[in-house]
Amino acid sequence: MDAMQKRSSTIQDVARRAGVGVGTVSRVLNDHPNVTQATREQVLRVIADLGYRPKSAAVTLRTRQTREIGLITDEIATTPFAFDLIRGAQDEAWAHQSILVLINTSGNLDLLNAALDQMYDRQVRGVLYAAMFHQPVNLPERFRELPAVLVDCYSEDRSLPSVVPNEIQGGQDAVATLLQHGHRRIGFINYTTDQPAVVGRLEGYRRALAAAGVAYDPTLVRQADIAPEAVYRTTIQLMQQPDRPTALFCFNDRTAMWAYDALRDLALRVPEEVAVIGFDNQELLAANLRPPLTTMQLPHYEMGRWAVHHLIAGNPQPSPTAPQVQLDCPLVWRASV
Amino acid sequence: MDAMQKRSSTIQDVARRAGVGVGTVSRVLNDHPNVTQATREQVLRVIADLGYRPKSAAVTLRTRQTREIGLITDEIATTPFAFDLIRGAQDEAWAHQSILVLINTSGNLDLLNAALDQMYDRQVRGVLYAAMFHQPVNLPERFRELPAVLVDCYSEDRSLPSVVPNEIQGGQDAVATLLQHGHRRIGFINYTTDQPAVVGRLEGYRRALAAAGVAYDPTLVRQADIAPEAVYRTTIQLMQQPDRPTALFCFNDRTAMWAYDALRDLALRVPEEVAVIGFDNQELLAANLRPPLTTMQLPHYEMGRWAVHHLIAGNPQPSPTAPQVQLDCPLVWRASV
DNA sequence: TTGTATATTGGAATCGATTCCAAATAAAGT
DNA sequence: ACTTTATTTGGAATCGATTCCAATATACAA
Repeated sequence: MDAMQKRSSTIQDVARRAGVGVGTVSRVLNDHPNVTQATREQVLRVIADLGYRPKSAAVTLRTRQTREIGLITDEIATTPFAFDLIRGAQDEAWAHQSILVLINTSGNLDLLNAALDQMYDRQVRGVLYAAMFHQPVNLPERFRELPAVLVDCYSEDRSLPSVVPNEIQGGQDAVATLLQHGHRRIGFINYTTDQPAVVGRLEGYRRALAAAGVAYDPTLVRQADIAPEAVYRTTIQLMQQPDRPTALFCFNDRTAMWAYDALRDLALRVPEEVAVIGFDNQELLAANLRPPLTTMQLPHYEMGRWAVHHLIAGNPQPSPTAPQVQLDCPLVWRASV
Repeated sequence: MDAMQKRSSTIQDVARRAGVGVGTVSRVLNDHPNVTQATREQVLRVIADLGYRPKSAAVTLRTRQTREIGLITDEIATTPFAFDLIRGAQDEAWAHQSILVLINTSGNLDLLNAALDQMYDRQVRGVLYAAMFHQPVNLPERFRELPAVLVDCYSEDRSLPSVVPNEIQGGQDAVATLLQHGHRRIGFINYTTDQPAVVGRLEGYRRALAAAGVAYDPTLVRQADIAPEAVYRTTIQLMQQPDRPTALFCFNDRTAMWAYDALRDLALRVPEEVAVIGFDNQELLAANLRPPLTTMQLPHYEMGRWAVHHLIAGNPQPSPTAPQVQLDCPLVWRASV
């Protein structure tokens, strides 16, 4: 508690104790040239003695720039991906001596505006805006007043830089993997909306088949809500049709989980009788299913890194040509194929 | 981009345009008394015109205090709980006009120390330290140099305030629920370590039985690693013994998921023939199993709130009598009981 | 040795807020 | 009308860093 109240030392204290001017101390602090080795060491010694650390408020006030990056999340809360994204962003920020400041807006527009105010007041280097799943977003105009990068989403007009998963590549690689294992009739349980993941993965499915010279059979492609019974029923139907598929590409890991249930009830063994591949790599599910699920990983960690990197190195400005990056979804091998 | 470079206005600008002194502006900004209604309105008008906002760096420098709270997480990454905790902390921080600054240390001690340096430099109001599951932790001495609150963990010597789930209550309520539904032979698949969750939930199990006047039968209590096959086999054994249990209390939701598998293979229907209750309420699992799993929720959101609240309102100081709070785990009703 | 170019150094000014004190105004009391 | 007392106000000092400029020290050349 003593430690807690003790007024911490300032650059003045250091200068006085070291018998030099504040300018000199500042110079050693910031690795400027034109300081003799002797004085540098002397100053460093005093700094260590005093346990002196520059206060970031003072630095910011004077230099007009912080070492903070804002991360605004929209209800990302509910998805377990969140943390990979945060970790990626943090690791990259850390590499630039920066730190993350977090605000979750819970999809509330007032909160979003308040969040922007905060970021503005704090003079952050820039902000990331992360959505809970790959989607177009409509953001307030004020987003253009700060350097910003969108993660797992993109602005309708493409005027802000964004980084999203490469859904097509993901779908294509997933299906290509099944093809490589000899499967020719590959069922696809897709989701019903028209979000990028849905259309992208379907496109990937088609491309993979085309590349392997396998004809596209519409009866193998189904759409189901992401709900236990819907997927269960869809799977049963899909597998009971004549010339049933020998492999299943599922829109996501949850879908795969319910498909597993259906397959089990049909007494079809995974992977012996039916191979299954998922999408998302939600560890909690994929790694814990029986058998563990082979799946495509969403590049959340990498998206977080890329976004921060671009923010710091790319000096992003809103413009019609803002980069729109897609990052690949790698395959995660488990036991279901 | 114009907006992006424009030097934002200062309190001086406001004072000049409003024809008052900076002191007056500061007074209206901070709701101090002794400002006539007329000048107050005049100043407010200019502030709105200019879109003026005080820069937090300047405020911090002068007042020596920020509106930031540090959140240091230890590898919490991998658990989907993380975000509830963060949300709780953020909501409470927000209510005090404060914001969260996040650092994940990935269990790395150097990073932890660096994180503390950062927090110190930034003069945060205090820090939360959150572990990835309820456990004792051994933290560097430096933690005592800042107000700190531990979340989902506690220091061995109990000298830092902490907030953790009430494992005993959780276990007790879980089992009491089963008892209320008429079950008398209740199996318990526990985990093998001696972490608080394991001993606490077992204690809760015993207390619930005792309260209901049901004898404790050691053959109903098993320990299994949290691994698919281990739980699967344990469940099979447990259910095949003479006078099999009619209900199952599982250490956590993952355990329950694998127990489901075993029950299905034994052709025992949930909940008709066997009731199942889990623990943790990992939405992704519990809500998506078939049938959806009734479970005890870990109070991550509330722990986050409590921790921030205590940090701000409780003025925590390290002391032998630091509060050690346990928060209840509420029951989440689904369909497995 | 002396003059010139170069490398170090000290310290005042600055960033943008808050706070305190003295001065100016208004209100109250006789 | 004239103190006395209470409210409002302006503005200088301050927080703790960086930066720039002038001053000093040192190196180099003739």
